[in-house]
Amino acid sequence: MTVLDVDPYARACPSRQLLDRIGDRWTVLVINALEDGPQRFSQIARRVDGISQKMLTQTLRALEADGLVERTVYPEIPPHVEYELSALGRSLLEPLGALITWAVENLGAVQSSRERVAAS
Amino acid sequence: MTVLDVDPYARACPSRQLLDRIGDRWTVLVINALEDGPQRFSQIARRVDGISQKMLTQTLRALEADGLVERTVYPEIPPHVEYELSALGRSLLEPLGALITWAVENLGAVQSSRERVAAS
DNA sequence: CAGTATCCAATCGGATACTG
DNA sequence: CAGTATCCGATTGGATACTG
Repeated sequence: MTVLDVDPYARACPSRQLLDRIGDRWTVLVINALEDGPQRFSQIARRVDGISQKMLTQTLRALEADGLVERTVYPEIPPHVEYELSALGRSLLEPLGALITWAVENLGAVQSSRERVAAS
Repeated sequence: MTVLDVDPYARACPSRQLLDRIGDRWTVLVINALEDGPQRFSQIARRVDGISQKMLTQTLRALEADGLVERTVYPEIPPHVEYELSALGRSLLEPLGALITWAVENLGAVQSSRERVAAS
């Protein structure tokens, strides 16, 4: 199964297909990097700290396959490729933002809970 | 690194810690199973189709460590253990629900995009 | 610049067997 | 009933080298 295939367990809950993508280590960070507008491959790589070339390519391909990101190639030398959120991708920003807001607001509570558990 | 440890890349974006958890194959399904109130281990196992004993245990331990789920042991024979969402866990239901709603509403668009890609 | 190809160590997770 | 322990095949993802 590649990243473009569909998980067999997704049948149990259709939203799994999207949540799996969102849960990818890099997906949300890449979407975040694209919030400000079109970006080149190397720009995204610089913005998303720690991502490898392989994973950036894989993540972008998956987002493109899902129709969340659009890829534009400018036929120049050296190559010039830009990625930007599609309308569908931008529509994801709102619910995703709500979740991230929740995460930021409740991170302290979760962390202190984790510390209590780690200490015991 | 166990499921209870913190990902080194989380530093780049604190919300990663929560998104990683949400992205777990089973986490959202388990939270979903607990929406209706306290459930026993075996009840959750039956509700979450396809989950193994190992992964259910692991998922519940992680949710408990994060303070999202509370575990109550009734000292009986045979053992009786109930899991329920904490107040923090219930507060997650709203933003998570918004994301799932988006996923359900846009699943068609994503799937047809995937099919276009698969066909080419 | 924007990738692709390959190798490989680490992690994940299902199956199975066992226990208080 | 509600777990724990162990094995092991499958998947993940970083590092490295190479290319139009």
